[in-house]
Amino acid sequence: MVNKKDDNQTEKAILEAADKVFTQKGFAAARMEDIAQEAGINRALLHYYFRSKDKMFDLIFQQRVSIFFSGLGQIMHSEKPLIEKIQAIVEHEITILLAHPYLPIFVLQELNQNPHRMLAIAENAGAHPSLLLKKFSVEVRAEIKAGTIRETDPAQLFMSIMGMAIYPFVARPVVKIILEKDDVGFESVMLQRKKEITDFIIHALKP
Amino acid sequence: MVNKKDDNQTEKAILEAADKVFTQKGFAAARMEDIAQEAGINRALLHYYFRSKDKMFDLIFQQRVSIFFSGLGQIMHSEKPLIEKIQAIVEHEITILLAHPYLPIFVLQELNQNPHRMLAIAENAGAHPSLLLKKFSVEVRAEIKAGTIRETDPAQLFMSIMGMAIYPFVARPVVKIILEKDDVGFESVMLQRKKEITDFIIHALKP
DNA sequence: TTTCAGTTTAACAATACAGTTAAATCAAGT
DNA sequence: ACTTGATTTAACTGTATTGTTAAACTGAAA
Repeated sequence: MVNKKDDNQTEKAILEAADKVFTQKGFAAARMEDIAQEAGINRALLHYYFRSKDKMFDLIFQQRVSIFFSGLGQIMHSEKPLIEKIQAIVEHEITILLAHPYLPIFVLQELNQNPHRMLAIAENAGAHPSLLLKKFSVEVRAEIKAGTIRETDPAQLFMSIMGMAIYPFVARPVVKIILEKDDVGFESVMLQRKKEITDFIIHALKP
Repeated sequence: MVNKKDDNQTEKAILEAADKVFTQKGFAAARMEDIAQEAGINRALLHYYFRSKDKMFDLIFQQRVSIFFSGLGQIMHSEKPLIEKIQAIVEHEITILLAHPYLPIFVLQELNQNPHRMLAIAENAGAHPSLLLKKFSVEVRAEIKAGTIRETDPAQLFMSIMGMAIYPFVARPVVKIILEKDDVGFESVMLQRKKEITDFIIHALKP
């Protein structure tokens, strides 16, 4: 019932190829031919598996977004103390982005072009994204009241955490040039960065 | 010698339109027709002024990149004390990005697709970008030796500064949803953010 | 009035691309 | 051997888009 490759091997190859091409080029610049070549097959078979470019893109995009935000919700809603939670967020984000370096620029670029997609996905995910920040804010304010951290706006703090962790990947080519690193060097800098960011935040929050 | 509009009025209108369309959609998704409509003219006149889409894009892109990095070099090479310099960088970046909110995602997305462009532009700009970091590093290490700031890796610090300032604009649609703000609200949050980031960094660097 | 650059209109050519299809091939299971 | 589904080949349709062109129009300047 199956040919050369076992069962859904081809489908998987296509999805991987589509992911790679869409992620690197974005929807508009991606060509079905590119995806086919990357998957080692031809255009006809692409349409045999996935009807249209749009359908393929929607699939990939949803997957990518969920990877991008995966785990984050879980960590944010966990019952860890604030500092540990921040540390977990930073480590989680950097780990994910080391495995998917082109993920954030892709997702953010496409979201910028179709902001409505964000809402659709958010609803799909169940909880409204602003709830993430709500719980975080309560915890930050509690620590401030308890005197364990300095007076800070929780939203601003949240943006700082995300910015420090994610931005280097978004600006990857610039960073590589300024730091004079190749891909390997970049990765090792990002590994160090996990601890660096956490330390930075801990000191910044000291009363 | 001139028609309805004075001299280079049209050229200016075209450049502004091209900037808007390219910046919002990226090169691949941008249509010459879009640009023409945005400029209030027709496609033919577009080619009358600028031969091709590529030529127009190159112009716009160079302009945008130079805006993105403009002033930064000047500040970095100034003789301000370190903390003031950091403060100046943050204020400068956020001020620029408030005026050009879609700038970073555009530049970074196109750079990710054509990293070689970065080098071309860098050379064009005269100085190698890594020199920016070199001077900064020396200054940071001097302050560390003098005991005025905590032991920190200069490159990591630099990425943190840039990330905190720039990332919210890159992730603008996400930020707006999580913070439940409209465009006006977003801008006011970013205005506050100037001081927030500087304070954050100052505290993080305290020995 | 004539001239001339800027501008519009309305085609056109050339290409690129998405999507479809029919027929042939191939590899495995029956 | 026959069947069946996966895959390729190769063509095709239709449309979007870039780029070009010729002709007409316009309004200011000479």
